[in-house]
Amino acid sequence: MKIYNTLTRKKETFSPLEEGHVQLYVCGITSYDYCHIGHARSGLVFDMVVRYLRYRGYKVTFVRNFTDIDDKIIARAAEQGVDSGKLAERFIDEFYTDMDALGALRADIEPKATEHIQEMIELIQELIDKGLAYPAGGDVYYRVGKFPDYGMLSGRKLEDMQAGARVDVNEQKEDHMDFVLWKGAKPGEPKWESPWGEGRPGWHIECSAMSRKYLGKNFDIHGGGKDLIFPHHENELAQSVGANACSFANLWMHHGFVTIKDEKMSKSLGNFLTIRDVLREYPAETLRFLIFSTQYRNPLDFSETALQDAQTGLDRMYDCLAQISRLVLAAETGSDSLIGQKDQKKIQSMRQRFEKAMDNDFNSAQALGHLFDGIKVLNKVCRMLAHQQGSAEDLELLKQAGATIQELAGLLGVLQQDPVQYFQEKKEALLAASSLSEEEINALIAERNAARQNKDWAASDAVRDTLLAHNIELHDGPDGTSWGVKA
RNA sequence: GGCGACGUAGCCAAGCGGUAAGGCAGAGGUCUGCAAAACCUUUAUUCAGCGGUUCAAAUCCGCUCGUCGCCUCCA
Repeated sequence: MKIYNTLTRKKETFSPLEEGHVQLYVCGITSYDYCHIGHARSGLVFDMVVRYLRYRGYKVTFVRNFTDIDDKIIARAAEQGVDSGKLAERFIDEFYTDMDALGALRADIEPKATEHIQEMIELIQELIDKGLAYPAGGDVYYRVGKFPDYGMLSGRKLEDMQAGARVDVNEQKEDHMDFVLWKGAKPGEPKWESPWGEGRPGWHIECSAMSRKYLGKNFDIHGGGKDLIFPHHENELAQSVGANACSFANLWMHHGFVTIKDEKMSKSLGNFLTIRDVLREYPAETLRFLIFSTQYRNPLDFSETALQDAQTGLDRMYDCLAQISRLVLAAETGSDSLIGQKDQKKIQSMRQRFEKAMDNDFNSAQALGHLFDGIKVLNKVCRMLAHQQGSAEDLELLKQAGATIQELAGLLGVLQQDPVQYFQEKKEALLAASSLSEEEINALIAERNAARQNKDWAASDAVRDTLLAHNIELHDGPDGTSWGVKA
């Protein structure tokens, strides 16, 4: 497997420190508001990473933290006149609601910053003892100039940053680039006891402390969004390497942003959609499908059209599976195989091609492409077998192909419903929103069929138009007329 | 100003030195009384532009243009 490493700026062959066991730390949310689509991407990307690594036979220890104490939380709580701890807790619950709705697996360990204050204090003390940090006026700062590798992750030099720096003037810092490890408490703010007085941890220290506690000083993969590279991950790296005097995460994975009209979706721009905004209009599976139709490092432009395209594509996949399951149940078998060698090969190589794509830095877009490629062949085969008897082996191949597609798509968390049921439920949901009942529709169809018997095409078409006006589409097939609701 | 990423058909998106996957939309066909739906087939001599390296470049190098991101909280 190859994974792109932000630290080295290239794809590297992945091999965990401990044979067969991957240790993964991902930066989770700061819990003060509902999650938006960007958080969904983050959650889903690492959900896929974990699922795929496990599929590949690795044991995965997946840690994802919650930042439940922070300036933004305090500010929001003050705004709303609620306790900051309660606010943080509430939005952690909301996070779970959303991630569960998206079908994302939970992390194995989900540490909260406020439950690891002691570990952070110890780490800060170590840094002070090593001369890498200094207390000043109730705060403690990291002495960036003492860490020669500062900037190695984000690829920037201290001098360059200072030149155009937009950092707030802080008289207590020895250097403008120094960052805070511990913040002295102002009146009324949440606080904890520490050797430097009452206060709370800075943002970056929690990840250094918690990753060390749960995964050790040196572990395999550290992940998050691209916006965390600087300063968050750069600072984490400085803290951990500084304190532990050994490598920190061997590989850094950063996913791209969700954009709207090519601009980053963010709170400050106000152009964000929450996960629940989207889930009100579209199934979670559709959102997942959309997110995985772009490789995780590239930007993903979010739009209504993109969502609809994803929905159409997903329906097409389900339709193929539904055809297969109907055929497998109903078809009679003969002795001659109808599936050509080339098609057989395409079908059978699906898994291998999917794996190759995923092995290449989790290229889910290409992996889905291979699945569609297989579906095209399977559709052709289904059509053939619907008209002529194929061999028992033909049906077995179809059945296995359907199961394989569902298994592989499951690594992306899509295509997990029973296909026949999927369309049935969809139909019911749409019908519920329609102005006609099933009985009325059936009565109208009977009426039209009578007209068709009499070759009264005008009357027949009038009924069809009436139904269409209510979003009901008729499908005339060899076995009679069925109907569906137009989406 | 510093650093970085990206620019592939109408739209989305793979491609990582060997001659352009896939999806959506479009066009033709099968089916149909006609349709619709579904399915099948098809759609880039060319990868922002210009140079260079190479037997061979969308892929490597340089420059130009454009878009975006980070440098401040951010997934």
